[in-house]
Amino acid sequence: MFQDYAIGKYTTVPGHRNGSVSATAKDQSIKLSADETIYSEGEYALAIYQVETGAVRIYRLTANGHRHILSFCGKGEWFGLENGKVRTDFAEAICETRVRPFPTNQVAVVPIDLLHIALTNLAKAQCKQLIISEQSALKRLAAFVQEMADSHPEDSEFDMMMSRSDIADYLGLTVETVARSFTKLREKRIIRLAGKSQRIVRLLDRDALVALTT
Amino acid sequence: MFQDYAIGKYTTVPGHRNGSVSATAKDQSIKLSADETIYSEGEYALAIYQVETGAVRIYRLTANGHRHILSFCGKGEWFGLENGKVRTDFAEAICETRVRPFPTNQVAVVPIDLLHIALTNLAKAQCKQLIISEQSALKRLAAFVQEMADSHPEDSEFDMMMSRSDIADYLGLTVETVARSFTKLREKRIIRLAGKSQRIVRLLDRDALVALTT
DNA sequence: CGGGTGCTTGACTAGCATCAAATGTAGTGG
DNA sequence: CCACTACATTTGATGCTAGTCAAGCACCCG
Repeated sequence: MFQDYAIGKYTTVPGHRNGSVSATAKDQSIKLSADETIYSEGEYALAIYQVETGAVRIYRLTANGHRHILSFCGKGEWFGLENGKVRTDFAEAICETRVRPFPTNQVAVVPIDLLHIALTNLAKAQCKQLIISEQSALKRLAAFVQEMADSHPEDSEFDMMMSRSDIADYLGLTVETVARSFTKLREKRIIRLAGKSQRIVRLLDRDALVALTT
Repeated sequence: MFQDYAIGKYTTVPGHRNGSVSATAKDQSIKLSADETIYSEGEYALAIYQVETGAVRIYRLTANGHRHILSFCGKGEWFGLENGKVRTDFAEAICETRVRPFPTNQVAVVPIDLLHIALTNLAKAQCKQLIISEQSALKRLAAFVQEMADSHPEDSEFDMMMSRSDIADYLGLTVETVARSFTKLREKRIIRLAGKSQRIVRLLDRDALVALTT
């Protein structure tokens, strides 16, 4: 909503934060193997990250020890932007992943639009609220599969990467319920599963899938 | 995380959005009665708002016609910041409310920290995810009551303003379950309810309340 | 007084969590 | 090549919780 306003009508407000961060030439991308942690709760937030390849899970641990996955970040998505100095969540690579860090305390070379990143993440979080407040487990999983499919628009078949337990902690369900809902989707001929851990999805009937989510 | 960096180390990036919006002297606060709508889905987003008195509900309607309340905004909180030109949600006054609009297309007089607003709303949305992914209805309601109590730190008794059905649509429960959970909290001597619609809460045992949420 | 609204309570049922076991796949060592 | 382990997924059986439908209550207002 502010993109068009701000670009071109830029006015300097002395002493006021400009809302951008810098990318210096020496920034390198970081290579991570599966389940490697990028940052943890309580650490100082010194950088934000963009996913180059692979996928990342952002999660929190509740007081009773349960893990809640706030979001999955795929290629091109940004994470690690917080409104305090200290991390409130964890970030881990789901599979072999490359992320690019952007330190937050350097002089600008390439300006980064922090507001846009924040608003995109806000929209993602709001969308996820609608998904996890769906009443039935099948609807939630259908919405999740649709979300995954949308992030692979070119492929009729894609690898979800994440385990059943990741999906369960993302949707607020148990592993067993997720597995049962996957077999329901298989039985309804909406998807076909492949791969050693059944994480490769081929979408057979997109219309039936979206019909489920309504 | 960027507050300290940006303020004082401000560097101008020509042609780049500065992430601030203006407050002009002629902006007036708007007075609304209960259930009056402030904006609707599909409208052009021309302003952001700050609550002066009262409370506001932000919600979306799903394809199957269900209302999901994304957030409640109390005194001092900001809403209406979107990342597109068009509203994706509805905003309504819950009770008698005064909000102050800040048009997004004017020259700056008082700078507004949009990034901070966006990150605060993001943190709120993430916190709510943890609440509504709590397994039991009693835990969700306990977390909600705690949230409401935290927003009235000085008062031992406060008016929630919103109806049971508002709370239900916020927590992803039904009205009946919300009512039943309230009576459980009453029976456990954790809260006392008053007022014609039982919307005034006196917190009797805060420790027991937080014990429920863990 | 009658109707409307919002909250509460009751009876019943569907669906998810839980505990438990089976299946399938990959890797290791005999 | 086959037995054995390790791991993730799937399936099965059971109980409990929250949704559903229905009724009752309290309050307000015409």
